[in-house]
Order: sequence, then C-alpha cells, then structure tokens
Amino acid sequence: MTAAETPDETTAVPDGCPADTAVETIQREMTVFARRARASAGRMHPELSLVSYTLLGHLEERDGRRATDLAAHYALDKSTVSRQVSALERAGLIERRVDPDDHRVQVLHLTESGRQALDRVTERRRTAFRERLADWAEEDLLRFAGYLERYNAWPGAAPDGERDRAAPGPRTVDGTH
Amino acid sequence: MTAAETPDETTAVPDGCPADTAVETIQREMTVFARRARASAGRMHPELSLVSYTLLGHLEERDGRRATDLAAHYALDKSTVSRQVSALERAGLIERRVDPDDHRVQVLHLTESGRQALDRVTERRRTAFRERLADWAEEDLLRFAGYLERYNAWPGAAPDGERDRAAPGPRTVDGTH
DNA sequence: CTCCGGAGTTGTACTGTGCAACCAGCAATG
DNA sequence: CATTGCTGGTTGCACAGTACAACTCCGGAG
Repeated sequence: MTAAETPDETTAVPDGCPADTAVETIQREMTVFARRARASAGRMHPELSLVSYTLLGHLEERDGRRATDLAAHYALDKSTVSRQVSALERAGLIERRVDPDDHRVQVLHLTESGRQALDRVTERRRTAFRERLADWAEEDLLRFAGYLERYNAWPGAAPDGERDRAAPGPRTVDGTH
Repeated sequence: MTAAETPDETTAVPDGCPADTAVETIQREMTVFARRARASAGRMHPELSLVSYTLLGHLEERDGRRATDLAAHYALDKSTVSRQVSALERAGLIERRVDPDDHRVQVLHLTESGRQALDRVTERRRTAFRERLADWAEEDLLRFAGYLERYNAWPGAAPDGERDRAAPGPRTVDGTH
C-alpha cells in the first residue's frame, strides 16, 4: 500500500516511513520469487533441479571450492551439501579430488559433462528470463542485479570467509559493490 | 564477471551484452536469497515457517482470498495449499468460511490470533531487515522494492487472474508499476 | 602419542511439494 | 429432472531437500 491508502484493516503496525514498506515489500516479493523459482525450474529444466543448477553454477563461477564453502555460502548444513555433491558426482557432473595438502578436504570441479549440462540449462533460463525482462531498460537490469548482489553480499548473512579464497572475483555486473 | 574479464574457461556462451550478465546475476542472486531465506526464517521465527508466514502475509494484505488464489499466486499445487491451509487453521491462525454463493469455495480469513502472530513475526523480520538494509539509501530501497514488484508482476509468471478480484490494490511501494 | 578441532558421511526424521485419483457443488444441455 | 462437464478442494502416495546428531578420518598442538 502506498502509505497514503491505509483504509482497510491491513497493517496493525503503523508502517512508519516508506522505507519500512519497502523493506516489507522486498521480503515479500523475494519470497514470492523464491517459491515460483523452484516451481518453474522443475518445468523449465527437469534435467537439473534448482539446487543442482545453483551449485553447479557456483562451481563454474569459482572452480575448486570445498563442500564447506558451498554450505557456508548457501547457509546449508554440511550434510545437505554432502548429499547434493554425492548426487552430482553420481550423475557425473562434478568431480571430487582430495586436496593433496590436507586429506580431509575434497576440492570440487565441474566435469566436462557438468559444464555442458550447466550451459544447456543456463541457455534455457537465459532465454526465458530474457523474454521476461525484455521490456526492462538495460539500466534497470544493471541496477536490479546490483541491488541483489549488494543485498546478498551483506556480511552478516553468510558467515562466509568465502570472498578471500582463490578464484577470480565474483561475477559482478557493474561496479556496484 | 564484468564481461571485460573473461580470461578463464567459465562461459561457453559468449555472454553477449551486459544485460545478459545482469540477467544471470539476477537469477543467481535471487536463488541465493531464496535458499538463505528459508534457513534464516527457521532461526528468526520458529513459530511460523516461511511458508506460513508468507501465506498469512498474503491474507493480511488481501483478506478473503480463496485457496486457489494462493495456489495461483505462488505457483503451488492446490494440494499443497490445501495442506498448508489446514495446518494454519489447526493452529488457529486462519478461518475457513464457505462462500454462501458457491459452496465449493472457502474463503480464508485471518483470525485475531493469526494477525497477532503475523505482526509479531513481521516485527522481528522488519528489525532484522532494517539492520541489514541500514546503510541503503532510501531511494535505493524504494527502487529495489519496485524492481521486485515489477519483476513478479510479470503476467506470464503466475497465471493469476488474481489482480482483478475484490480487495484493494496490491501493496505498492511507489508508483513504479 | 594423545587429544582437539575441522571436513565429510551416514542415520533418522520432518517439511514442503507435486501428481493423480477422488469427492462435491455449480452450470449448461438434452 | 438427469447427464455431462467444469471448478474448488482433499487425500494417498512418493520424493526432494533439509537439519541435527553421532560418527569417521585426518592434521596440528601439547
């Protein structure tokens, strides 16, 4: 509601400033997105679940991560990651190699097949999103992407570490952060 | 990657324009958000799962929706909604009333207790998000919220109908759409 | 060597979810 | 009115994703 139109019994909390409303909208809309994302992922590319896709994408972006890194980045339990990784390996999409320096850790790499699957799916997603974002001004796209990155980059969110390990910088869409 | 730095073997697809990169970033970051959201919801307010919270929020915003509306809006199966709704009703947070005009449909309403629970949680979330978004300029918040709304409002996403039923307009943060 | 802590795995249980089969009202048609 | 067909909702079933806790394995500090 536009702060001006509070005629019905909606908000008990007074909704102080527009920023508060914005914050709520952000939460709400992000959640809507999340829910729909999973649904559409299933239809769009049954070959790769949204989780798998995401993990693969992460590995493409920053090859040679450890399972723990993924867990931290996505706020997942290590057991979950372990299982996902096992599945991806069984499917031949990634490889696990033990770190010669520390036999506890296993470094993850995309296989060629994994890269291909990922690219196929990325391509499908890209066209879908392209269509969806077709009438957005490029400026808005860049800014939107920047906001999302900025939002997620918030240090308190993922007890990461993450940003200081090997690999080139994150896939930044502009200089926004 | 900033389109300028494609030195490693990452993208097979040439990544034509910056808009493409932005689109991918949007997908990726939205997904990261989604994953973390559920995790943090559990910690932040165990009393209300993210799903429940979302559905309650939807009902607060637009009271008297039908289960089908929720399903459409969130791209959920009607069975899923049915179960969620049952749970919420069991918990005494919402009420189902049969529409006198059509005995098939049941109209959903927040109970007082539901409204309170929702407000409690909203408050917690709001402070958390506030902290997180503390150093954002208000202008950016508004624009971010506007982008998200615009994104989700895309007609192809939810085969909604939704926007033309009773209830006052959606909670719009600015005039953006 | 022993003990501690970190990386991963496995057992278990639960939630969210979809699909398909179903039931129950409405509505149009013969 | 009886038949057919559509729409809203529920239930049975199966499965993915997830967390938590208990465990193994390895490396480092004492």
